[in-house]
Amino acid sequence: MLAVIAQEGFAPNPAARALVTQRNQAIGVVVPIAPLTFFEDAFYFPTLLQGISQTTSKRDYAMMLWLIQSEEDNQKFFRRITTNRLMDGVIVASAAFDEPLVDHFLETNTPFVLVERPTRHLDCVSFVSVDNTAAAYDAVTHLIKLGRRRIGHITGNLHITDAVDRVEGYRQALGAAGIAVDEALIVEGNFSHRSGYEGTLQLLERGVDAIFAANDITARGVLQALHERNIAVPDQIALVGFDDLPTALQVTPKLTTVRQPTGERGALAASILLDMLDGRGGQPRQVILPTQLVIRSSCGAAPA
Amino acid sequence: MLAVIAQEGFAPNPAARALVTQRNQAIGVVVPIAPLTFFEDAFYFPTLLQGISQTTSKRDYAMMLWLIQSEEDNQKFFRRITTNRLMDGVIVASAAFDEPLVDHFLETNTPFVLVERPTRHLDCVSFVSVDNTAAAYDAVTHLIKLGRRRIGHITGNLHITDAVDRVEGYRQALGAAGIAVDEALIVEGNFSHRSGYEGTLQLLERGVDAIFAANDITARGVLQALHERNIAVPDQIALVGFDDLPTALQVTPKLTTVRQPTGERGALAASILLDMLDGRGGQPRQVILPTQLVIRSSCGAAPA
DNA sequence: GAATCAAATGAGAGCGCTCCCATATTTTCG
DNA sequence: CGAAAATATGGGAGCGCTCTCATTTGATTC
Repeated sequence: MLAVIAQEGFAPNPAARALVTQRNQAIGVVVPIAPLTFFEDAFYFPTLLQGISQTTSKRDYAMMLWLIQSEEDNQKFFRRITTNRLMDGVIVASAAFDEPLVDHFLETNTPFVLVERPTRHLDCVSFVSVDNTAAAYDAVTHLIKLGRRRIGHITGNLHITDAVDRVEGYRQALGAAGIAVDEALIVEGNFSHRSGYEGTLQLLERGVDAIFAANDITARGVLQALHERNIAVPDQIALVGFDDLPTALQVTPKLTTVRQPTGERGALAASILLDMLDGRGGQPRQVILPTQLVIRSSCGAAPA
Repeated sequence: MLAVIAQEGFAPNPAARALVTQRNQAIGVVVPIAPLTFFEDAFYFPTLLQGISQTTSKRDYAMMLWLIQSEEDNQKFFRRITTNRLMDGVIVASAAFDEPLVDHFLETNTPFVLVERPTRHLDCVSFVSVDNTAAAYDAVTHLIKLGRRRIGHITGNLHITDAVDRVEGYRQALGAAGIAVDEALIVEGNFSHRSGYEGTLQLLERGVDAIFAANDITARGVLQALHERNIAVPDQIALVGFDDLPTALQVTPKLTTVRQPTGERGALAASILLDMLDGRGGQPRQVILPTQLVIRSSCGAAPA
């Protein structure tokens, strides 16, 4: 009998099923779009989405995308998830760490996973991130080993823990090498090309022999500023980026950078969320994925 | 009574409603991910998605994203839309023009809108595109007016009409200026940086004084190849791109390029689809959005 | 004020499923 | 071989809505 059903190609009506099970077999992905990175570092998001999509597709879930561009969008999304229960759970991508959504989710008991390390509610939140601190530490240590001493850092958007953690790794690396941190060499940026360009101009005034950029887009901005001033990379100033975007290979010199597994980050976040939904949840899961320093030319050390 | 309901903040259960109305208030966005542009020219997709999202949010629809990476994904998606009727309609983004999905949608009477000009079924398909031919015509004509005669073209992925139409515009512009088309100056690419780089190497052998690249990513590849060989842009070779990505401003010299309204493209596609769903459809709608040639430095004509 | 019509209200069926319980069938073991 | 257990099958009830039809209420007209 069951065999017959299967052979007839019977497909249950999802609406009817949802009505009785209270489950929609759908998750939401929310992107508070304010971070302009969504557009500029447009590689990160498609890759993340692709990772999430891999998991949801495999496990027969649908993925709803919510790009929050205004407070109104925010309200609407919130209705959908809380009142309507349109989605069984949600993945929050690239949220500032004071993101109010997180509080709402906790209050309303909505299953969710962050793709950022949060700073609050650490005991009850699941997330997957990469080891930004260690990655930044390695990157900066690499520069130090190559003999650089005045290393500048252009940060990412400091409302996002990824960026904050990278600054921390930078500080630790200097500390470990016995180099005093010169606060003037830390320039606040926002993951954009422009902040790389302008940050570089500031750092040049203060004198540096290397720059660690918070991401590759920023690094491209650095590179442009240096090229325009005929400053040789890496001879005069060495450069390290973060992300290993395709673009890292498309500039001269090729960027030394930190590769992070963005696709896996998304895929894993989705896995964790779906496990929660399937009751296999249990404790909140907090995953830190490893990164890898990819050594190319911009740091001054050709790969072995 | 109605007023009371409204004030109580009553929210109907979407599953129950869907069960009886056969409508889900959700549309799908399908991206056959094969075109590697999804990752490399990652600006286009986020922007398109944002446009779609604007419309769906305004009209209280949900947006489901389907990234098709394998034949299996394709099957699954197809079940969801056809058998399950999980979505009321779908937007097909950046499909090759022989995309089999289109036939399926027509057979199963599924409402859909393309974000590409299709080559078949022109009488019964709604789509929104930009005037690629006119845009390419203008771009190339601009180069001709600046005195260039041997203008090379590195094409996009020729399975996508955007790319084919740009070639057509290129040909027409030469024809209109009385310049014979030299087929050797048309190099097939695929919208990637690499194809710009390698295409340039070929064009250099054949001798050109200008290059029209199918998009800005390709143009960046061109630029890198020329820089490496110390060929001055625009003095020796002029360059025009397409898309007006943020990256167009982040290279030296700044790219002259064609700006296309990608966000509107998505927003409009969504509007058309939702109109169809709301019964305001009627005839298929086919919209060609205008583009704009943005003159910067890479073509050799500084803006007025 | 009675008759007519429009609008508001109420009751009930049904959308297609899952879940529970009752009955029927098969299997297992003493 | 018969009793007990395991499994399979069948028959509701109910999820929360919309839609239709019948009824009631209110407004309108002569």
